Amino acid sequence: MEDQNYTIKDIARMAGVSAGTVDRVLHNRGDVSQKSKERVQKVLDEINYQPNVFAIGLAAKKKYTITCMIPYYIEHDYWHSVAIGMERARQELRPFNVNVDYLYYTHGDRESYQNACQKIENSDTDALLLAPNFREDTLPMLAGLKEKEIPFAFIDFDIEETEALTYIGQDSYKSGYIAAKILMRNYSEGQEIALFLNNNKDNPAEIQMQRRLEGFMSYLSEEYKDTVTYDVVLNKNNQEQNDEILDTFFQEHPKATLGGVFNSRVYQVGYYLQKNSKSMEGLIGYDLLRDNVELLKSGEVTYLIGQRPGLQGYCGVKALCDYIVFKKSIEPLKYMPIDILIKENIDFYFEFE
Amino acid sequence: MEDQNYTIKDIARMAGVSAGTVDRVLHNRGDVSQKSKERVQKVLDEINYQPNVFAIGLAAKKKYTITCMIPYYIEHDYWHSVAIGMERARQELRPFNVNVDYLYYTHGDRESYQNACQKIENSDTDALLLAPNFREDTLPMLAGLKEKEIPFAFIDFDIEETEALTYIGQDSYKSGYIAAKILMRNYSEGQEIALFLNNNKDNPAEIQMQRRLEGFMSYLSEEYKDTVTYDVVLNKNNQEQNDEILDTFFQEHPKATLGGVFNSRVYQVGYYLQKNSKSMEGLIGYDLLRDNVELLKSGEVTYLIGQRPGLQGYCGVKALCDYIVFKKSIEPLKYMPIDILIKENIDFYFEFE
DNA sequence: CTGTTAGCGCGTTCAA
DNA sequence: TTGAACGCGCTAACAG
Repeated sequence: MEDQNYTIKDIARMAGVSAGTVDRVLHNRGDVSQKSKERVQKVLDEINYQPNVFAIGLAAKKKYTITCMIPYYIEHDYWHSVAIGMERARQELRPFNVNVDYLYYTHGDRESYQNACQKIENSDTDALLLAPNFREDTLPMLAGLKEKEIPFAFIDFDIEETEALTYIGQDSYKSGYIAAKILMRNYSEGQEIALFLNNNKDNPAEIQMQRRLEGFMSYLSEEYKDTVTYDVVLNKNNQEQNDEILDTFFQEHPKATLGGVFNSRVYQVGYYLQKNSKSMEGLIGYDLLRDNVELLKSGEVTYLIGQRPGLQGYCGVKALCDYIVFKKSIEPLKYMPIDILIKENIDFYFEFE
Repeated sequence: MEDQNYTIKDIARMAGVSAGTVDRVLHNRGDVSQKSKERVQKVLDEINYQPNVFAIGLAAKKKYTITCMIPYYIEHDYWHSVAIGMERARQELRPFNVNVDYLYYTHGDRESYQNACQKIENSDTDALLLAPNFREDTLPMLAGLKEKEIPFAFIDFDIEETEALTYIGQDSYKSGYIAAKILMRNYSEGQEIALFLNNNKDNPAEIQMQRRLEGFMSYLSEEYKDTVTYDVVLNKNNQEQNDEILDTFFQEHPKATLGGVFNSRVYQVGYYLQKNSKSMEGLIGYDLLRDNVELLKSGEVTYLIGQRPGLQGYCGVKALCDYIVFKKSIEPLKYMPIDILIKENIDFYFEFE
């Protein structure tokens, strides 16, 4: 790799033209004679011209807007982490005249989601980073974007047939498989397994949960064919009712001492255990929400699986920027690491340098 | 956080002075009257001035050199990963007129290390990132740097009483503790444990190994007090001899079916097992060398613990740059995450975005 | 079609 | 002690 730094002036001199002409062929913005073009191109082919990013940054006039459409969040929940990563990217890209806007919707609320989609269609954003919710509303909105040649990317959940620029997220099936494998290290003869689920059909979060569950069950069927499992359906928001459900469940199934929660709300089970001074032999959940982490540290939760939400947001914004601003090519699929967290390594964990 | 971008001119106008004066107080390079200083400071306190990095980059004349002193490496070994991270930082910082130089020594070779230290003392580098080897040679060299007010930082291994700018690496004790904890998930009654060690005294790598071992034993003494352990001393480079040692060991101790390797050469044990179609119930090692990863995938190795070597190199260079170029303050200690890798999540693992 | 030029924001002279 | 002015490399507008 050449370390010599050529400037446009150098090139102009070498090609016997002016800087303006060099700039024109570099960005092929027309009005250059064939002769000039060839002479400049010849020089460019010989040297390894690397434009000075600072000069570009200083001189750039065009402003870009990248819109991030994600669910409303509260502190310490999953989407908060995602937003932190986006915000980080925003700070980093601000000097490049890249603006990152947020557009929120209420997770699982159809009307709110449609509303946000509508806003996107009416906006003049240059790119969209989307955590999708309702498929039927997403598809037409994206079709609209495609017509306007506005690129978009998914995070967290993928809708495959949409020609998104890229998908950034975890392989849910694999992460379910891994969840089973590490949970079953704690297995001893006769134990039964509780699968904690919830019942929000038609929601991408639900689909993701299903994939995790499939992965989980696939490991069980490979290695623990005859182990008994129970589905325990919990509510998203009603902890009181959940406590009752759990009470009943554990009374009826004293041997169910291993458990997995396939959404990010393992704290629902964890707090129940804590309140009732109970414990399971092994309880695994997803995502490093503050409550989950607390329960991991205090022992009610045995494992957490992390999916780097912040990095998802960060990489998503950066990928779109690389595409629209720096004209780089983008990998169409970026799987996040599947992090295994336990009480002892959680304190060392971080997503960013 | 204010999004308004103020320039030096803005500040000058607001403070009723000229741009030059603002620049002088910003970089406190004297010759400013108390009055002017106060007026500028007042404005600075009110707004959130963020200098335009591009303009800085364009205008900067001074060149910086950061020297990285690390062991020679071959492809796919530990130090290769470290170097990749450094190289990444080098690329990123080049536009800032920051140059990253490498200075290699032969790991464990006193003369070679002394030689490198000598070169550092004679050089005119602006900062040193050091993977230390021999303590007695390191201390005087660093004393020399301190005199010249050249900052230095450690990666991988810390020498605590040297007033380094920062240490970046893993908590070895904790990572040993974690190794024991996850390995012992595989424990069943009557199993014994092989501790694979090597005998290079006086080497920091050895000290690190000892710390990991201490952490490991500490977990055992907490939870598995009566479990039998054996020390198995292997050679660094002589695989044939190791094979013999292992043959003898496993013949004499058929119940030793759990094992831990506390340096990065778990492949020595793994390949032995593979060649002899043997397997252990659980074998844990450190670092994602290619051979180690292969053996993790093929099953001879059960767990690998990662310590983000590339991130260490990257963060080390960036920290020094932040300090000498951007005058930021640096955290004196940066522990890396303790990553737990198994066959199933290794493919999703990466250190950088 | 092509060369020239005025900034972009900051660091660094150089005069005053 | 201060202000004014130049240049870093590039973009874009303008004059020819």
